[in-house]
Amino acid sequence: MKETFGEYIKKLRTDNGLTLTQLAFKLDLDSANLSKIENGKREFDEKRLDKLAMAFSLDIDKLKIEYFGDQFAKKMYAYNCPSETLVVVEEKVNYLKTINTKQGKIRFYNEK
Amino acid sequence: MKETFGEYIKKLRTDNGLTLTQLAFKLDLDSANLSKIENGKREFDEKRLDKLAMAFSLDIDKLKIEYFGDQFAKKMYAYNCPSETLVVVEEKVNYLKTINTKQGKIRFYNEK
DNA sequence: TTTATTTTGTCAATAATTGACAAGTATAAT
DNA sequence: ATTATACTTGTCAATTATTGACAAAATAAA
Repeated sequence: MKETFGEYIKKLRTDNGLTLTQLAFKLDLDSANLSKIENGKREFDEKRLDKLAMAFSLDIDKLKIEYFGDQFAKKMYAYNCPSETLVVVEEKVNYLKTINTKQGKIRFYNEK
Repeated sequence: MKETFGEYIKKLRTDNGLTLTQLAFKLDLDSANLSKIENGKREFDEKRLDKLAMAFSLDIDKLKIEYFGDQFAKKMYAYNCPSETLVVVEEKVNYLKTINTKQGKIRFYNEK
């Protein structure tokens, strides 16, 4: 059974014997806000994923899977999205890859 | 090959012979901003999904698939998420369902 | 109880999104 | 070429959302 991202962080933190204050410091965060994050009252900011990976020597890709997995799941749940959505996501990611690889130039979707 | 959500709307609109102004009116939107949406320069707001479904007699679930599929795909692409992310999403959606169904009471993840 | 830790509430500051309008380009018709 | 219609782009104030920070309350450990 997969936990939420907040629960994931909390487990990492306690397993490593850190207090909120200690981990918050490593993440450049207020401990009160980290508490909210762990309890799902606030979002973890993706710009801190690197610091989190550093703090626990985690593979950044594994972390992305947890983090974005959580984000998407919360939306899917909140809006009652059909599970076919995920199939379409895969197709669309491929589509984005192809339209942004024309002539070897990598371009972002929204870039001018 | 799956298109973006903007391209999807544009196709719907032109296939049905509507101008930007006409569709924008139905969606309670400025035509200039609808143009940006179709061209991926702005986001379509999820609160207008219902109106869009109405405008073209579409199944709301099919629309959600397109819309959220697009949202997630753009993020996955932008942040180079591993494709395993989608597997985790499915697990996490199930997790959210179970933790929010305790004692028959439906609760949102962030609800107090 | 005292101390450390965690949780919750609040709010100003910052950032992101939106609506609106003007000005521009493009195309087609006359 | 002129007019008309459709579409695109730029800008910006206003709204809305997110964040950082601090105080205070609750919980747990000593």
